[in-house]
Amino acid sequence: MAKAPILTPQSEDFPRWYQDLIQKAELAENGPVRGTMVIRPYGYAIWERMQAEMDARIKAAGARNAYFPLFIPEEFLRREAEHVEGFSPELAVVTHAGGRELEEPVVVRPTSETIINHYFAKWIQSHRDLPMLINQWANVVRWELRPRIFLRTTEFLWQEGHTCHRTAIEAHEYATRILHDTYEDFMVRVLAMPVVVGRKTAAERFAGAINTMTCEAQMRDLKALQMGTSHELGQNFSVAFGTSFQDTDGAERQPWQTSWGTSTRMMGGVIMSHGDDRGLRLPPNLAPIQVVVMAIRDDAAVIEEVGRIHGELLSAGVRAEVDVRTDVSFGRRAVDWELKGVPIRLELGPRDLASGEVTLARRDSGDKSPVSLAGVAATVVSLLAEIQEGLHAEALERRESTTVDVATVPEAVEAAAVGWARIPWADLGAEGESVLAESGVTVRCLISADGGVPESDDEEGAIAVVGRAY
RNA sequence: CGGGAAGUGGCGCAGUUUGGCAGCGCGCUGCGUUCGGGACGCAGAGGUCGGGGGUUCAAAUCCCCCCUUCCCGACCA
Repeated sequence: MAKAPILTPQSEDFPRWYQDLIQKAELAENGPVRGTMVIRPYGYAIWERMQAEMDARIKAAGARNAYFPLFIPEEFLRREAEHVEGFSPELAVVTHAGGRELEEPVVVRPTSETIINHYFAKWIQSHRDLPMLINQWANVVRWELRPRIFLRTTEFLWQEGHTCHRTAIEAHEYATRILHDTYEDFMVRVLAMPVVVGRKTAAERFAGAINTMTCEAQMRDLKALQMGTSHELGQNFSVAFGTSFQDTDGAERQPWQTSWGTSTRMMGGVIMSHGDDRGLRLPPNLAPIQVVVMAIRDDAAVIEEVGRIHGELLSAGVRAEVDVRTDVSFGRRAVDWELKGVPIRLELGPRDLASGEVTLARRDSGDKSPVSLAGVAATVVSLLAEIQEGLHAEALERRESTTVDVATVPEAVEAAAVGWARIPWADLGAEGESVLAESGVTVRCLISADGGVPESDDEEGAIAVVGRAY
């Protein structure tokens, strides 16, 4: 008799599947205040892996971590006209504190451009102070009308980079470097998520930026998810906050700035890119637990060998755990590890021990086969690399096979109902963009004819990638 | 913020139409038997029925207000 499915099948109700998975894999749950979330230990372990990998790349790009306050004077937000206009609707404002009404309300940061510029203005005097490359890991608050756990929560965790450069070109190059070397590299190599890297249209641009670039990923329901953005801020904030430096020629100039961010939204991206009806499927480079070694029976020799394999894996640099909870049925434990997306499970019982083998179960394909106990660590290490590559290839294949080239707006709408579409920007334009919007379709980004990132809003030959999005 | 649906032990739900002892499955605790794909038996614990107010002899059930969640739209990492 078939048991009830563990999760609502994706084909039946994708949003429900997403909710079920997050709950059953013990990733997170909703907080008591609408739009807030509790990230549970296993979910947080995944986030910590993201942080570790991202942080290393951010530092490799020369930025250093710092921390700026949660509370920002309301007046700071107002200094940059577009910025305040863009963020006003989602600001949380503190009007009472210390038992009385505040004379000057403070806002809970929705992003930190303003407060960081307040300090950039103090810290930067000379071209010798540039570039100034700052990153911070923090929580931010944007009051959301329609929250969705990980994807759109009122409070979320992220990293936000803020930099100042002597010239526009340097700022442009740095924003582009972060986009590719930090973000795209992380998403592809760690998250196993192929991303379309491009330029946002003016309509989708960050409030206060002169250029917003993005990494867009496709989910299993074929909707798009913006995974990270890198902005060129021009001199908008440095002018508004009086951040200036004396240049080599003695002239006083405003630095050219960038800002860039990735958030806990990426958790949702990983879930919806790779997860299947049995649960999460974590790419090995991300997985906090890459291999779990299970003892099938409460047998001294089995338990001992499980411990030995565990030690061998740890020595080989594999993030491994043991599961010797033999008081819990085997099936229950197997289902749990599958829900949690652990890439490889090694199941060891008396039969394996007798034959000098261990049963290896792959989470990606579901395949199970015996492998020799001798050299099991080497087998696992190479298989982890194979799984990592396989998940990426699968996601790329899905995206390629569901993206079509079209020439007209109606065709784009039709194609975006089931997947993504590419349409020459010259055939779409801002007018076509609004028409798409009526059908819930948006321009995810513009890409150059050669697949690169366009250098301007109206670059010759630019192509718009359109689809439905989260 | 507009439209729709729903809040009942940890999770999923019945009970609400027609007011009258708060139930079921899973999970949880204990003991035993099990253990190679969600184990089984026996014995237990656990709920001011989302919150507040009202009607009534009596409210999970009827009325009013509020909160939360999910789905669909307008805004966003």
